[in-house]
Amino acid sequence: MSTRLPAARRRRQLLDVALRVFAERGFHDASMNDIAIAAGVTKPVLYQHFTSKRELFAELLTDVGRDLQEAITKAVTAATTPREMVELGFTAYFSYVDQHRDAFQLFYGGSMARDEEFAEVVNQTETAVAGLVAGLIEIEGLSPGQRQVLGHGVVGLIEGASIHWLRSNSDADPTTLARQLADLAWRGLRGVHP
Amino acid sequence: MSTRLPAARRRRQLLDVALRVFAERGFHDASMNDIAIAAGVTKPVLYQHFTSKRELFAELLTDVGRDLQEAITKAVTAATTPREMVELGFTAYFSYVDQHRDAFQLFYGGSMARDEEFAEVVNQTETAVAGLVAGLIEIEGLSPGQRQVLGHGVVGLIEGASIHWLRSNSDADPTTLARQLADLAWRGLRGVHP
DNA sequence: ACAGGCTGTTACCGTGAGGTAACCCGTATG
DNA sequence: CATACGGGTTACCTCACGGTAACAGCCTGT
Repeated sequence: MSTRLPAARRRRQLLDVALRVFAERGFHDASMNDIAIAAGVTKPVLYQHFTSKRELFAELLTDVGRDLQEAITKAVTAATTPREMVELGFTAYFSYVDQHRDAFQLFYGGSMARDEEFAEVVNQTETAVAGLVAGLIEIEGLSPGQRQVLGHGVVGLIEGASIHWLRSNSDADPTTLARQLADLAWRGLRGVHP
Repeated sequence: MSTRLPAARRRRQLLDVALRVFAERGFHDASMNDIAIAAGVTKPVLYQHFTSKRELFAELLTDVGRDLQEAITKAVTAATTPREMVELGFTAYFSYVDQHRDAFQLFYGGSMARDEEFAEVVNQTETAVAGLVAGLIEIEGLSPGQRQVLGHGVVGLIEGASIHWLRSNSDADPTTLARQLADLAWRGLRGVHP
């Protein structure tokens, strides 16, 4: 049943499978055994590649955070105006969610809200994106702290919409939704007054 | 050490303590023993009042959901214009978060994202609030599904801002933040076009 | 005064999960 | 042909946690 694999390939496969299983069941409810079995292998093989469950999860989490952040920043640098930044950023985010659902579920899927180490990774990514947004607010008279809170709000805006969009299995066009959310955020950000 | 209490009072105390402990450690990382000890009592006492850990958590969750939803709907009914609805709704939400931090942490502290029963409770509340917001969108040419996604987005907006506000221990004035977020949402919602 | 019913406690069980030691076997190499 | 190495398995340990008997003291009603 289990084809023997060279270490490098096995490691990659385990990461892929672990992402899927963690996304499906969450950190606590997915056991190392589950992951091993899902990969057509036994538990000790997992421990030949990862020293602990937490380490495995942390590696997946940081990978996802890096990819997501990179996708957004890459998209945003192609913009020439602030308005376009919002549009492209939102589209990139939504597109990432659409194409890497497991990764997104891992990221938002709780379990790490009360875990310092994991929360830190997610928070770092969210803060980076929120910082991008905060930089777009052209209103004067706002403190940096206020800008940052608003930035996190906008990040929450996409997250909330994404989560609902995935959960309700909506057949709505992702790019249209991204554009509408970008509209909302852009107009909204210009409407704030101190 | 432990003062004997009549059943009703003990039950209330256990609920209060459990809320605090669950909010601090999350569902999985808080054990029934932890809760019992925190209440100055031993484990079987907990089981005299609640048949299982899940049942205890579920009761807390539904209570919080009901209270939060009630606070918002109550505040909103006092409004005379849509614009005022947004303002009052946001203020009520933020005020609830400010005054019931443990409850809010319980609600958004993850742990139940991958648990059908718990997720259902949270989702029900969020959907109700999202529905209120969706009803405020005056733009023509949007499908109900699109309105609902945007509504969930706005709910995410407050959630994201609230979470960051709590985490960063910001000394920013909650009512000012609520007003700014309401500005953002209101102007944003009028800026969406199909 | 004493019986019954609450409110508690001590001590335990079963289970499942993270993690590990010891062994197995196909294959490439001399 | 022997041997060493790398990939995999079986079987186990430990421990924490949910949950449960069985028992113990106080307080009340008659």
